[in-house]
Amino acid sequence: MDHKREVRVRIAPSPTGDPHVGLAYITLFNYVFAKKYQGKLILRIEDTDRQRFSPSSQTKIIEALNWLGLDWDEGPDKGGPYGPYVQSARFDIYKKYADQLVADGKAYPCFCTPERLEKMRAAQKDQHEHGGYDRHCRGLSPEEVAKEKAKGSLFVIRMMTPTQGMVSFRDEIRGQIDIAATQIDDQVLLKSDGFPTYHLANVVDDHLMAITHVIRAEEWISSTPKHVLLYEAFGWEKPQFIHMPILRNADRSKISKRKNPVSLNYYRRKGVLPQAMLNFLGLMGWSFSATCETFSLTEMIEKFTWNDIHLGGPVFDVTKLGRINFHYLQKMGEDAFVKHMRNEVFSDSYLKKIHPLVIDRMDLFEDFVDRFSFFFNGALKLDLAELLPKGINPVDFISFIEKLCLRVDMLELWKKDAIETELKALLTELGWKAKDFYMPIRLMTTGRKDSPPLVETLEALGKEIVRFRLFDALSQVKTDLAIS
RNA sequence: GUCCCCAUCGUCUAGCCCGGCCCAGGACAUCGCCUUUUCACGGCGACGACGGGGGUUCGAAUCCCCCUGGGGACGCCA
Repeated sequence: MDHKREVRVRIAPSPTGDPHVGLAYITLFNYVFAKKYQGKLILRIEDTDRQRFSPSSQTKIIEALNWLGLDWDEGPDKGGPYGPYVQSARFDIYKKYADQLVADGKAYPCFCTPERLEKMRAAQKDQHEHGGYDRHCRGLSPEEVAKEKAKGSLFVIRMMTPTQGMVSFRDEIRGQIDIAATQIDDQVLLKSDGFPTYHLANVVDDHLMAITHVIRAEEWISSTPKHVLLYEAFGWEKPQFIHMPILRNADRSKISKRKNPVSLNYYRRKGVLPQAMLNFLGLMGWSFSATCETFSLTEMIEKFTWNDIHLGGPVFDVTKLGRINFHYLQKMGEDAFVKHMRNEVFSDSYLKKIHPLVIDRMDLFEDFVDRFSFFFNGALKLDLAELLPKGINPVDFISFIEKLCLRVDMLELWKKDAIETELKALLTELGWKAKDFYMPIRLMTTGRKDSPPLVETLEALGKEIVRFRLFDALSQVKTDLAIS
């Protein structure tokens, strides 16, 4: 590989939710590669989707990556010579480059409504065509464009892609990839709200930030030709592309929160050590040696080569993670152990959070561990027989848990009031008796009938663990029902 | 449906690029035995894979082709 230029790589998370293990995975390989060649790692926040944007997400992402000990050289929190590092703050830049493409005849305004596009896609599906925009607005005359604009019609800017030929690029670990131009449609570059799409923002920023290697997940392979076309339209030098395999669920589909806990905070809360997490992730698609599976970040950097990447999509099966964590636990030593227990497990902030919930429910401190262990546990043992309220039929009950899970997932702000509102809304929707509704939730999340007030307890437990326990309960109930 | 990527034990993988040392090595999980006043830890062992078919070759897990299987993409999401 050519490393004449300083290696500059980036991670580009979008702040749309909880920090994801997939992000940690891709960050790890970017980090290792950057360190290996004394390069720079850049953190860039891709917040161009205003619908899904979540204000707290950026902080959570930074905290999670800090926890893992993966540090970057430039980013929104650190600054750097190529800032700003948040795409919403670069709004005007994208507009400028989009306009330039339009002026050069390499992009054009499109006035198609979402409704028309939806119809078009439906028709394509019926006729089993390959899909993609039908270039309806590509041939619009300047007069027609002016007329539409005068009417105040909303429009997007689309890239003008070739209709024939081949677009090729080289993936550093997969070799040459050729995609027929007919497979590439006229991608939207600038949305009607003026924000860029990933494709535009990503290419523009990677170029302006002098990124040399784009290391991202496999799911991007089919959009890479669009990016290649953009680099060519601008006359810019392309970075090298490396597409890592994607992490999988047990059924081998792309890892998803429906089928796997994917929040890094969940694993942190569970008591996974950051070194163990990195070590485990390093084993996904890469191997240290034929016989040794535990290694430090430094050792990984020393031995790392792209040549050793195994392209089969690894199943994110945490069974082994436990064992690896055990290994790091053994090496911890007395002081580190005490420190970890104090700072992570029994942290001041967590104890303060649960203090009002437990203090009037214990006579002696000896009651604490016995009655409130669920504040520190992971999975709970559920008595399935007592879970189902009398008079509720099992099918409805399952559907209730599913709806509950969904609401928990969607809940961005994990605060008492928000949780309460959410629960009440679901209760109203179901029309159940309050007791039939709250007791199962209490049992599923705390494992006992006599917990402190439910909503406050849920808030203290945190979204990750509540979510996990509900999904766990759901699968247990489903299995139980399938058997009987 | 169209295109693209991928393919070794249940799971993570070594070996593949540069064919013979591989009737395929390690780890996790599972099971058994040993150690042990318990449980763990530890030690030893068992189970367990080259998806199928064609080539090329003296010889293929390794190279080529086809099939099959899995995955991804086809959004004014990233």
